[in-house]
Amino acid sequence: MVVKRNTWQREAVREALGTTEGFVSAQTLHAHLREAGSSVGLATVYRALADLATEGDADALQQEGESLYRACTPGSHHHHLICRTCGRTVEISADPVEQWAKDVAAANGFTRPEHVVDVFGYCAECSAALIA
Amino acid sequence: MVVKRNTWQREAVREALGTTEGFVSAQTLHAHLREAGSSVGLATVYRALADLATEGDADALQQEGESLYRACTPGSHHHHLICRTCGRTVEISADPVEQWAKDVAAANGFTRPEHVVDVFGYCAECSAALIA
DNA sequence: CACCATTTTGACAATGATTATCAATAGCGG
DNA sequence: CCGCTATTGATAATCATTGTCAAAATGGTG
Repeated sequence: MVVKRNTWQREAVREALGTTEGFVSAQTLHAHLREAGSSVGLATVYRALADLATEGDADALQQEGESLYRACTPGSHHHHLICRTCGRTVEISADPVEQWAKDVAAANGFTRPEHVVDVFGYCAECSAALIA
Repeated sequence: MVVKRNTWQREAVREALGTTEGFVSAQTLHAHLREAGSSVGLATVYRALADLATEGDADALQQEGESLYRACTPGSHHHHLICRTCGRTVEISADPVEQWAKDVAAANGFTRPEHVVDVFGYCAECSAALIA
């Protein structure tokens, strides 16, 4: 892997991810692409998503044994507030937490701290539906 | 499932988990039990761990496609600082984060917030090893 | 534009963790 | 001690993900 090439497949994945609300699994995204008439292969979707995540153009999180991805503003560091029911996602910044993570890591002698911070809940709409 | 029964298998899993440092996968724990002469089945270890996690006697986290478990003080809410290399784990309390999570959820209309907060890094020992 | 070395793709097989199946076993209340 | 029913465990099944490898596509170059 000396040079990285641009292929329509990778763009298709990037775009499909961009037009999707909330998090999607590779399988689901692949299905959507096929339905839309694209002929991308499943393996390619996996590869593209992994690349996007590596480059910081997508966020990844693990839930119930599968990896879910979502497009995100490139380069920015942020976390998510995710609805357990409908999957709606809100990007949130967590400045107080960033500092806290650094401090607590340092206090225990840990270096190069990275953190996983996600908040799950029920969004306003789904909360209402639960009561009804 | 009307009554829950106590079996030596479940106790064995609970104890094996208690005497283990850091997080373990179900597979690994099962292997340890077998080595120790126990004859528990793999499926049972999975079931026991799932139960422990449900009852709040164990913490679970997902890493690289597998679920890792660790015994934890029942009922207490806390998070972890985990070494990427040796798996050493430090329980940390995150009071500032608790409040922040509640606030940010409420600010977006979300109810019943729960959060995933884990900090990964390299512990003092492994940091030193990296330099050498 | 045509050529070529190299990267990517995609169909399919292989892997590996987790879950389902189901007969046999073992708690627990009486 | 009995019987009912939850639980176990060996194995098969499932399912997401990764590896394989020949064929196609890409980007730079002449």
